[in-house]
Amino acid sequence: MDERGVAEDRSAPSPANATPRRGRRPARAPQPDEIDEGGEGAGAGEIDLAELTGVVGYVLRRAQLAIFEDFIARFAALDLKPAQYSVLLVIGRNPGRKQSEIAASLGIQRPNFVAMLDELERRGLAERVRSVTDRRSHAIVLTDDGRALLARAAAVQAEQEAIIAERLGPGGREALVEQLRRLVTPPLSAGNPPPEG
Amino acid sequence: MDERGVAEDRSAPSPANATPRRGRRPARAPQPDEIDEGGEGAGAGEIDLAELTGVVGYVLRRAQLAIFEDFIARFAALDLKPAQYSVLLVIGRNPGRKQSEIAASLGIQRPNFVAMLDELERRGLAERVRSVTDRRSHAIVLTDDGRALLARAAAVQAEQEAIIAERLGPGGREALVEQLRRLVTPPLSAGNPPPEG
DNA sequence: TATTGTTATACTCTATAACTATA
DNA sequence: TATAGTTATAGAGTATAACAATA
Repeated sequence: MDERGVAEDRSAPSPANATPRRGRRPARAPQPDEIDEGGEGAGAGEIDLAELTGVVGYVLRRAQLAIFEDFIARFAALDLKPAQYSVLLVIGRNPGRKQSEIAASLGIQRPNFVAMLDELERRGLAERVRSVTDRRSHAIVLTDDGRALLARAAAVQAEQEAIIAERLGPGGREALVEQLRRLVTPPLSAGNPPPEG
Repeated sequence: MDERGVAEDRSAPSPANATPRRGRRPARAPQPDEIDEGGEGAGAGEIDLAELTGVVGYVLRRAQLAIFEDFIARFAALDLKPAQYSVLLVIGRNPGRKQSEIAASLGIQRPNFVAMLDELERRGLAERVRSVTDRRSHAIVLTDDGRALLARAAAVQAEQEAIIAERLGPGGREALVEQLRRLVTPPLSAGNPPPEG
């Protein structure tokens, strides 16, 4: 239960407010042969993450992992993972929609959504209902148990949101969400040619 | 080249500024038997993600995926993935440090770091140097090629950072990094008992 | 011919146990 | 006994191709 991705820092004190000391950079590398690290050159104290702590992508990834870790811990009692929660929520808000629509709205590949739904169905939280008008498709709905669990989950989720809001200060949470949305829409890559060509 | 995780929205217009209409919620679910979605009840237009678009964890995950996607595209020419870039950067800033120290600082498991280093070494970007003082350990250094590639990579990375800064407005990028740091340190889970527990 | 759900499959990332060689 | 690097392996998460049933 611990996802990484870019690079994770678990134990390091993380010099967030410490001035990044970029002083001692060895313009030339030590001889790639053998090194006596007993001296003083490199074997000293903490590893310096330097610029990394100011890189949006890096900090973003770390924050996402931290939030998910907390989420998973909070939802352990409900036996729900983040993706499962999002699926329950979307089904709950859009009952009767096609299996493929639910999957697509969450960016889940259709093949991968099959096992997810199987699991939710096995636990009696959701159901596939064969459509009358198009017998290829499945209309997805929550069961009563599914709605009940979703309600409990939403309450737990609200707790996390409250903790986050507290951590970020007045208006901080909303501002963060807004800024993050700006990074998502419109896509960064498209229609954003680099400054000089 | 496309990572997901929670749930991803690729095509949906994403009602970021649209008021989440939470009106028509069917307190009771449709009969779990068969559904005629041809009527009007559920088979209508776009899927409603509703609360999800305001959940920090969800938006955070989506933003992280968006940034990484952009990163990977930008770094395609250099054949560097985010994790590889972070490793090169940390080695560059901390030449001669032990393999396990580099890995730990980035939260990479020691066993998983072996293959990463193998690859960087195979490409002539980094080298393992057997330490004289402790013949168990490897001191990791960048090669000249490694330093050269890192320099190019840092320039590319700076471009992404500039694009992000532009997207987020004056001071927005720095504020975002600061807020994200607050979510990471101290850990959300520890020492944060729920409001009423 | 196109779409829906499905199966099979593969690749990446992450995690743990256990080995080896040193200390 | 403990540590550094390694091997092997297992589990998620995600991606694509192809099939059967239906449109």
